[in-house]
Amino acid sequence: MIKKHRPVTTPHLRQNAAMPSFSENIVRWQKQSGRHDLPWQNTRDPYRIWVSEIMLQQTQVSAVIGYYARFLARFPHIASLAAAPIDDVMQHWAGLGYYARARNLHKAAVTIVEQFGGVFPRTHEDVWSLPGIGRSTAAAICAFAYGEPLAILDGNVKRVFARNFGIEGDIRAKAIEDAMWLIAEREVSKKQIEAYTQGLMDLGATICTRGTPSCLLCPLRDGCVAYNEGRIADLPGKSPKKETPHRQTKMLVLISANEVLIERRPPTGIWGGLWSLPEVAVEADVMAITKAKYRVTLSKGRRPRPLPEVEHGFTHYSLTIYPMEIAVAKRNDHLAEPGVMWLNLDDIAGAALPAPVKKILQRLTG
DNA sequence: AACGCGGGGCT
DNA sequence: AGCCCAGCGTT
Repeated sequence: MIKKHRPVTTPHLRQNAAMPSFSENIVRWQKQSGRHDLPWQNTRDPYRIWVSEIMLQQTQVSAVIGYYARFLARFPHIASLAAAPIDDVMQHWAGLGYYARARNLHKAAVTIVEQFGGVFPRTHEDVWSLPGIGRSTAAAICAFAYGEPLAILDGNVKRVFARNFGIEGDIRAKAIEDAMWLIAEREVSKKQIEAYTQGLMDLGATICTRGTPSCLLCPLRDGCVAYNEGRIADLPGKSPKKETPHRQTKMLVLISANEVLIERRPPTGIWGGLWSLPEVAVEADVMAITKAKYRVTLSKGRRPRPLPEVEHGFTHYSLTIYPMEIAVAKRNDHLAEPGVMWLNLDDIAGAALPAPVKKILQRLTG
């Protein structure tokens, strides 16, 4: 029952033994209302937990579930991941985004085999040292796998902190992040760390959401500064917006019979390590590049044909792709550069290709 | 400290 | 049609 005339409470005034602490509220809520049946829960296997935490970086639960099941079925343990070709790993990551995560996951598996005897490291420091694992991810893994009382700090936690403790400012700024790490360490539960960590994440993902948080269901409501002062919409503070540039590029769609030429992209940069259509500057001479680099013989009398352009939005820029279809009469594969292969048009759906590239090819096949 | 890196859900 | 996210590595 909500009492009338409840005084506005702030966290530092709640050090009363009768009132549950921040962490106690979260632990109780997690046990009663949190999520308990996600595919990576109810296990202490650090490998399974690790894979889930990497997939969940910047990626929502609903998007991860299918990828997680396929990935674990193909790479059931560290050894199988370490032994796998990187192309196989990328194939299982295609469409999930942030492909450096997949490269780092594979690299870390090799490191574990070579430097940790194939056993997932046991300490926060060693876990943190692996590529792709930062402070927060290392803490989450050690909490779920080993029960270690370590603080996490991600986007959801920052939002919960900003509202509950009334923290002003851009939560992406370094100074605010540093301050929040101190709060995270101060508030971390010394017992039932699994429920606390999962509860903190679940609260941010399901209750303390960005747009319209469900404050009436929130276990922190009584002590929440934003709620009690009517500042839900103002916290966390918004970061100054910057305009995203627009870029354009041209892609070659070399068609030979029922196959299309694809090329491995450089390991860094956009879609790093993924197979894709060859990318050239918009002003490039398509015919010249095609003959010189891919060493194909073009069909006589067939000019490059512009295909419908594709728009793709990234966080930091928007991209217009102008695909050019080119009919190939003869391949001369022995003369072509390495890192190139031909993909059957019937295999596009299952191929590890960037989303807009897949769209181009699927339009082509109808 | 700022930037690069994807794709999707939410409003 | 924007906005932002279960971050991390690089510069």
